[in-house]
Amino acid sequence: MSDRDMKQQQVLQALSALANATRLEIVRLLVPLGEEGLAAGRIAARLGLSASALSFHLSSLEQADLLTSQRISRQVFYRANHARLGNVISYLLNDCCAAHPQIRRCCTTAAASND
Amino acid sequence: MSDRDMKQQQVLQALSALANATRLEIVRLLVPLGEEGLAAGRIAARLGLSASALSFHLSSLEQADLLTSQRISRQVFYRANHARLGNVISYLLNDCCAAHPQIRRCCTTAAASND
DNA sequence: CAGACATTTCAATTACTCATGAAGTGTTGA
DNA sequence: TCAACACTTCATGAGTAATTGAAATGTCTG
Repeated sequence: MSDRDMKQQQVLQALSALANATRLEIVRLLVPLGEEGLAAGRIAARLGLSASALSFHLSSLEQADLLTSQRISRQVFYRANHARLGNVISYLLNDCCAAHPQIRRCCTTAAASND
Repeated sequence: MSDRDMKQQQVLQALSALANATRLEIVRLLVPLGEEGLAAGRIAARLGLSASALSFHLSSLEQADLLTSQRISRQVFYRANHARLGNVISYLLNDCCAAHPQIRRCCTTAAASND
């Protein structure tokens, strides 16, 4: 498997993980918390999810390397993997979209001009 | 439905569309062609897809507003919707990831620093 | 060690996605 | 108008994703 295919494979897994309302919310919640992270139970409470539903989605995100987890006593803290998120966005912009000027413009201006 | 939810809904549909190797290839192929676009048959030949398989994926991308189509006599030309692609990337970067510095860095440097 | 707590795993069900080939639609040229 | 062309739609089936509740795992406290 070529380097490029491997990279694409990882990006596809990340996109699949992000292509779900619940998981996108999880990422939105965790990104601003940075290294602090948040315990699974807290995430579940914040988003109104059952423990097992949450666990299902967290593992999907962790498999895609978009989150990391760390057990601290009874709780498991989850953190966003900012580097990986950056990679995914960068792939879309640079590899997939060839850094097309019109597409790139959206990401360099603070608020994207829509439609 | 709030403005924000509608936007997220559209982004989710776009992410679902992009989270597939075949469809990502289609986008990669069409982005650099710009307004010129490419006839469905040509896309199929380029990517080695059956007509019906291609049509299935094209309609998924068109539903997500990532492509536009135009019939010209017998052929149907497909073009990438650069504005929408930019919106999606921008959403990931700005709305979802709160323009986190570490994530943003990946998109402002030409080649993203990986891992 | 027993019980509570925090989370994950499992099993069963339902729903969706994708591939395939056959049939259908619209368009052109003989 | 008939046949070929360029696509799309439909029907079927296989595989994968998501939801639910119950059981299992690991951890702390009394």
